[in-house]
Amino acid sequence: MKIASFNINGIKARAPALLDWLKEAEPDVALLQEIKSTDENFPRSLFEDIGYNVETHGQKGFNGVAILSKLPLEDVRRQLPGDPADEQARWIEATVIGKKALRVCCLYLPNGNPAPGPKYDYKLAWMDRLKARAKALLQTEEPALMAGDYNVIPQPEDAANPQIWTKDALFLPQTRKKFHEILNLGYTDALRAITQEPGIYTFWDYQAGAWKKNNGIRIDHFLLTPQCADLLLDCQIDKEVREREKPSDHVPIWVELDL
DNA sequence: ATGGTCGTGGGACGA
Repeated sequence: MKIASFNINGIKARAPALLDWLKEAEPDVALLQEIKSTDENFPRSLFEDIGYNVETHGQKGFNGVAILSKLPLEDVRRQLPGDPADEQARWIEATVIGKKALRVCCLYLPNGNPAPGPKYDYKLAWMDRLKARAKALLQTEEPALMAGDYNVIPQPEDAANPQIWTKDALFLPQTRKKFHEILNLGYTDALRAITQEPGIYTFWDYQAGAWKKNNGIRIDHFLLTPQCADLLLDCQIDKEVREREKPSDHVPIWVELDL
């Protein structure tokens, strides 16, 4: 089973490129972030017409996440638990019904800039809630994964120029510490289970020729529970997507599981 | 050295 994660940066602008990529990459499940659309305005029939079940959790203008799945989805839950007052659409999870059930969580972790400030406080609080959900997910002892745009650069080798990120919310010590606390609960960073190679990125800013200069960062991640990590066959990034017409500033990352 | 690019929605803000 192939499961992909892709921050599409707006469904309206990205629908053609997303359809092209889905048709050639053929993921069984695609976890989307930054749909920037309400549930009503999401063009679900575009994806239903090519065989996907569609579950969205959107809001007007910003954020928004969605799950596309060729296999049936059950027990869909929206919103990360832990703060009923949080109105930002950044989390959706569901069970994919294949030969064996797989719980998939699709997340768009807050950017947190500028730091320090209220946006960074929100990011850290959100990461605390993520850690709590991650713990509960481990206790089910079922294969499960949490994937998406974490807005976290885990290590210096995950940035082309780590020095320019030292005061950025994506790379501050506190951010990295919380990310590693979640990993250390027992999760596997799927890409790092496949390769230790530096210089693998999932995001290049639109500005200042970042793509041309390969000034990228690795911020989109797949975290796997032990039962899911046991099924891991491969994890790759579809870098060539960034070169195309009207690209997102992120590229897809995917895992192949023995399921 | 400086400012630089997108997306949404139809202005200002988020990234």
